[in-house]
Amino acid sequence: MSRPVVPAKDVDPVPAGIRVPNSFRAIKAEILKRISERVWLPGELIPGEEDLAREFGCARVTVNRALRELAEIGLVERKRRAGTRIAEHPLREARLEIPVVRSEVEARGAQYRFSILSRERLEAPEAMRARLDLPAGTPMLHVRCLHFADNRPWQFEDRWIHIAAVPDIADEPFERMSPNEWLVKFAPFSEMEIGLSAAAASGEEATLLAIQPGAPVFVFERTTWLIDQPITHVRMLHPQSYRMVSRF
Amino acid sequence: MSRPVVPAKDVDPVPAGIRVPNSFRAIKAEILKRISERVWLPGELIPGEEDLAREFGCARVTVNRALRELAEIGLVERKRRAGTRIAEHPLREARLEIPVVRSEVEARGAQYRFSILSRERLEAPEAMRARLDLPAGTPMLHVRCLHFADNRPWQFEDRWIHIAAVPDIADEPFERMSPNEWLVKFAPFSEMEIGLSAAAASGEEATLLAIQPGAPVFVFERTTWLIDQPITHVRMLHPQSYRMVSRF
DNA sequence: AATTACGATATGTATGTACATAATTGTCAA
DNA sequence: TTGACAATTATGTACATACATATCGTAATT
Repeated sequence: MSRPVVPAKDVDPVPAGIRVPNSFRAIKAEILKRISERVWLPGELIPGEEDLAREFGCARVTVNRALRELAEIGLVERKRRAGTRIAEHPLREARLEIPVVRSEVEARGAQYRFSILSRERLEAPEAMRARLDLPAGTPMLHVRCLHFADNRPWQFEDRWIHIAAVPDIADEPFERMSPNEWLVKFAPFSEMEIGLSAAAASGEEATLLAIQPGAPVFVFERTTWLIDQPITHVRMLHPQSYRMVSRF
Repeated sequence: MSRPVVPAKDVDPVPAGIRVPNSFRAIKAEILKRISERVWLPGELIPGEEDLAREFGCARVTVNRALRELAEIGLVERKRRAGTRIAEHPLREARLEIPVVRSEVEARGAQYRFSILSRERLEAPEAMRARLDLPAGTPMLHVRCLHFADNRPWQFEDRWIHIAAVPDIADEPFERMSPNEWLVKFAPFSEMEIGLSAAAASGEEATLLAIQPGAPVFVFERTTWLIDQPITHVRMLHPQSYRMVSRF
């Protein structure tokens, strides 16, 4: 009955009182194994922390941590009085790395360069006001910027910045640092919303990206807030060759 | 100096020895606050767990948990002997919800329906073998499926399933449940890789999705594993109107 | 000077214990 | 029958303590 949790070559039970380092990982692995071998089926209630701790010869807190981390990635579901059960629909979310354009380009061994197309101080247009929940007449900075990889257009960035949220940016000419990098460096944010879609390039967009009008583009939009003050909204267009990947 | 961490209305210091429930959340929040208020700048080394524990009047383990969770979302970076520092490029990843087609459609108040276009048992083709790291001749199930929202094409799904990893699927006719739902329900996975891109619809794809050939489509690819056994690879095509959103 | 060994240090994790909290179940009364 | 409330129970979290482990700086060795 007692099934010890020593990492690899568990031959005999762990004597009670001996501390096995990393045992919470071993427990995670063991539970994962039981799920994969269908010892425990989706939807099934598994033994309580107390029982598992006894079975694995460890403290309840250790089992707790293992289960908590499994719950974080969605493999099990836990409820207080009800216990822990294997998730019916395991793993519902992926982590997506938010790239910094320059690093992304350089990571591919390409030469990075950017060019500011326009930079204007304007009152927030209707659509942006609505999206960011700002009052009429709020001063904003509108920047359009083209990023290159080895002198080929990589990304067209169309950005609106809420000046009051990052006053220092008002005087920034973006000569050496792109708005992207500047904001990443100086404007921390706590919340973000991203949108991903495909679209057909407009005439202007096609010209900028050196593709045919109507050709598919990958659209990545992002809005960020600090606490609840909007900072910036950006729409980034990539030619279709672009691909965003996330593994975990 | 001593700055108590009581959740909301902390007026006076927490007497040592009093246990503040959820204090690790409060500590997380306080550290977040210090980052956003630029008390601690990106790249800066922050005080050690021991010191913070003393300052916050709690146990080191509690600070540890707060910092560990902040490290998980990329806001701070930790190294053993070196201590904890504020990340230079804070918040680099977003959580992306992986949708279940049916729920996604129904969540928009639309009628869901799907249709199996083809279902064949084949040996893994070269590209799939390479991608999933399977030996030649591995039996796989190839399923093509069209999902509808209110009878309009919503998603074209092209899926390869590693039969040995989910033997039960061999006899599944997918009459009532789509492959998507079936796998979500019966084939838990622990790892996944996703790819997002834009593409031009091929002739066949255009016909299926009822759009013009060459029109932009949003491509969502996903490969899943359980431990290190590949389960399935799927390529999902959406007409350009599709938009994937994530807020956090 | 380059290499190795070692001690110091900050984080990482395990344990036993105690109490907190949410959710279910049972109980009693209206 | 039903609604309010208390008891129960599994998970959630805190704490003190102890040991584990990675890594940095420094001293000893080559």
